[in-house]
Amino acid sequence: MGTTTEERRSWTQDPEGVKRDILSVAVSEFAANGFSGARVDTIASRTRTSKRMIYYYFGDKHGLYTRALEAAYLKVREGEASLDLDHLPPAKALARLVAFTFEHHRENPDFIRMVMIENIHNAKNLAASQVIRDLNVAAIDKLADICRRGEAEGLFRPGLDPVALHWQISAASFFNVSNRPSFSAIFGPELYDEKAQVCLRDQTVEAILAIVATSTGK
Amino acid sequence: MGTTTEERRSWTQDPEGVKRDILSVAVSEFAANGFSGARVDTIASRTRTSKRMIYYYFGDKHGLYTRALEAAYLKVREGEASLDLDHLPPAKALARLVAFTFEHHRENPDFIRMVMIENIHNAKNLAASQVIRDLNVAAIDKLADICRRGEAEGLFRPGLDPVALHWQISAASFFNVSNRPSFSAIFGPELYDEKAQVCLRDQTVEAILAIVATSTGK
Amino acid sequence: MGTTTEERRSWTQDPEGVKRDILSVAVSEFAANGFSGARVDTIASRTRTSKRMIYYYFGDKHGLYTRALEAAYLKVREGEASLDLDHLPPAKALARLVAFTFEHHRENPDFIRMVMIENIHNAKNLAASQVIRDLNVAAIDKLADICRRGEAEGLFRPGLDPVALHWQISAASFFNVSNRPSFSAIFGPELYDEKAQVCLRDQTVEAILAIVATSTGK
Amino acid sequence: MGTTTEERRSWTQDPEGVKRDILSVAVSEFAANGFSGARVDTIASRTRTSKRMIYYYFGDKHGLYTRALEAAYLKVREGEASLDLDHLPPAKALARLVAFTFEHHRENPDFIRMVMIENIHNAKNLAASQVIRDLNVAAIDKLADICRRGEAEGLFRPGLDPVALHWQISAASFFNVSNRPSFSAIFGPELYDEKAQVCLRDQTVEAILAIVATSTGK
DNA sequence: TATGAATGAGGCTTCATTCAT
DNA sequence: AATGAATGAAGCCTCATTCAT
Repeated sequence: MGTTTEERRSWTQDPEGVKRDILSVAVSEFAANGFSGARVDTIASRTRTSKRMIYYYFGDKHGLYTRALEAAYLKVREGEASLDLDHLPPAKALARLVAFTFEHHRENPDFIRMVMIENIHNAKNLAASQVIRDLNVAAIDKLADICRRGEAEGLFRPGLDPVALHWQISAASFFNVSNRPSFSAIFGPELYDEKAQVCLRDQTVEAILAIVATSTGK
Repeated sequence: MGTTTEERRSWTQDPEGVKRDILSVAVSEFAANGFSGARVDTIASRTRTSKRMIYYYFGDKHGLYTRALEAAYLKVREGEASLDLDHLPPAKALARLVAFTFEHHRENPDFIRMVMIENIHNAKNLAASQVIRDLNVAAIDKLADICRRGEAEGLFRPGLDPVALHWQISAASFFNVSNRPSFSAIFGPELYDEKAQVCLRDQTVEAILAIVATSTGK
Repeated sequence: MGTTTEERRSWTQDPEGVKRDILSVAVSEFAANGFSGARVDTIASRTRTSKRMIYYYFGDKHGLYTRALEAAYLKVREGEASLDLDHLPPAKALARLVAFTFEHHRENPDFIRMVMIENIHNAKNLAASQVIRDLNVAAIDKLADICRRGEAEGLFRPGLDPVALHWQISAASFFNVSNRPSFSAIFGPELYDEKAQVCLRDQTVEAILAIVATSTGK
Repeated sequence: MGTTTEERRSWTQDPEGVKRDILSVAVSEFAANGFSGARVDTIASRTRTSKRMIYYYFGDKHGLYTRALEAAYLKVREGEASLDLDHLPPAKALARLVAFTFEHHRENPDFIRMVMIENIHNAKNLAASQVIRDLNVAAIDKLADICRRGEAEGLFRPGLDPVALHWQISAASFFNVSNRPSFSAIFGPELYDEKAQVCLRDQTVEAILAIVATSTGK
């Protein structure tokens, strides 16, 4: 169940494997239930080792949570790294970045939920993690580069704030996943059909492009 | 804190007052700590009655949570009711609706957090509450009316989906509040300065207007 | 539900009716759940008055229990009073008394259960109730009379102890009802079919008659 | 009290010993107070471990009760196993079985009380326990064998139902213990003097023998 | 490196009962 | 004679965590 055959092969005397196993279960449990809602017992039982090992490797529940949060970030940023935009013209690059982010978030709901949970806790642990901060700054760099190129070519309005743009892209992409349950509960599940999701994604791309466009286009 | 002078006057034999008092504390505690993180004891101690009364009126922790969720919705939708858009031309009305929603969400962080928490729990309780569903459908009606008027005047592109539009407006307004802690932790608190918030709001208004605009404007 | 139309007619200003109503519900609840298992709230809710009235009339849960126990005894002994054995010859009278007791117990399972519960509590309340002791002594008198007549006629062995005989009659009649659930659970419900019950009753009558018979019959 | 010297020796890291200790206290407490009347705290305090261990090993109060019920049955049936009747002629064997059962029940009042309590709860838990059903069926076998032998020798009337006979034996033996408090309360404690108990036992043996005897003896 | 047994602290909930009218 | 609101005490149970090996 969720463990690859490689993981299953053998594990005694494989500390790193044990740790990875625990972390992957932990991410899933914390993402599903929040920090207080998650149970150390449940995490342990879904693991191939015992509860004692969690304390052996991670100290306490909070230590496990912190490491699970980092693990979730690392995994998701790995996926982002594959995106190469340098060879595309600015508008195309931006459109692709937005579409990619939208899809990428959809594919990583556990990551989204970890961030939701962090926000419930006022991002206390996230703020404490240098690892995570570094990862995000890298994400902004990509966007800043596109802006610079677009401005240089006179296609984008001058003075764009990459962080504000990131905010706008994130808002749509994040909300789409984070609030799916409430939105579906209230308005029905149709908005999450594949077709409707493509519309929302295109709508979002369009909105972002409108923001960066020089006002003459208006 | 949050109790009106009328509520403070006297309370023995004032069931409704007691209930309101409990609910208002409950919203604040659940919003701050989530369902599992909130403590019935803590809620009780911040109340002018005892823990026993919580069970007397709400049955159990979950019953209290459900009612607190409804209370949060009711309060926030009351605020929305004050917005009158019928006398404005469609684009102006839409711009105002977006700006209002953006501000309104900022002013009701506890409500936002309750919805976040609900989403962590897959909106199970929200789905079960007819009260909440009704409130939201009403919110869509306002938007549908603006769309219809805009389309009739040839200012908006035909075939707009009010729910998709609501999604876009909510995404920005909700995310702005829900992810403030993580965003601030990573990029610094500047984006939440009053000035920067106005920029984000305007940017959002602009993006929404771009979406509804007839494609000739492109 | 279980309330006669007469009881339903009107009740304000009818203290005795209210008390009877409460007691009848109390017997049923205590019989079903034992003293600790019974809930004052449940009793109240099955009553046509409120919980407050229980305390008004019976002081506390224990007071109610005591009165319910007495009520159960009174009701069951009323039934017994109808039995007239004086005109029958001793053996016939005894046979009839046994058969009657057997049936009477079957028809009053709540009474049996009240006695079971009392025994769990070491008959503390029963011992304290003069009412109940008097009722039982009266029951013995009937039996003693039969014994005396049987002995006088040389049909019964001399020196019979009416209490020991009562014990034997009660054992079968009581056990038949009190242990029906466990017996059925283990050996199946067949022993409680009407036909099988008649056999058990006859078997019991026969056993009792054998006990009192003069040893010459052996 | 009730713990063997072996159990007393040492207990850390002795799960089976701990479980046995808890169960023995639990039987005594449940037998004394019924399910609702028993207190987990009280049980724990009479144990050499803590309340927490009860939940560790038995899950909850109900789980403990179920296991205590089984433990009571197992213990009592163990005692019965020692009875060897095969070498006795049928009537003697039956007489001995009855007398033995009578005494055995007297010596195991906690077991009797557990069964009483189960009957108050409609034998719900007893019905669910395969362990207990098996034990009882074994008890019937012994009786069936005696009947078969008695019938074969023409000493017992044909067509005897072992279950009905078991019912009759149980009735007297069980009632003698279960209703001792109420009987003593009403008729005084004399019937439970050793001498009177022997009389009752003999009376019961006689009654059972009379039931199985061929009617020619009448 | 690994583990089954054990646990203190604190969580949620229920109960019989009383208060004020 | 009657009642809805209110409550302290105590119940059962769960949680993260540590001990002994």
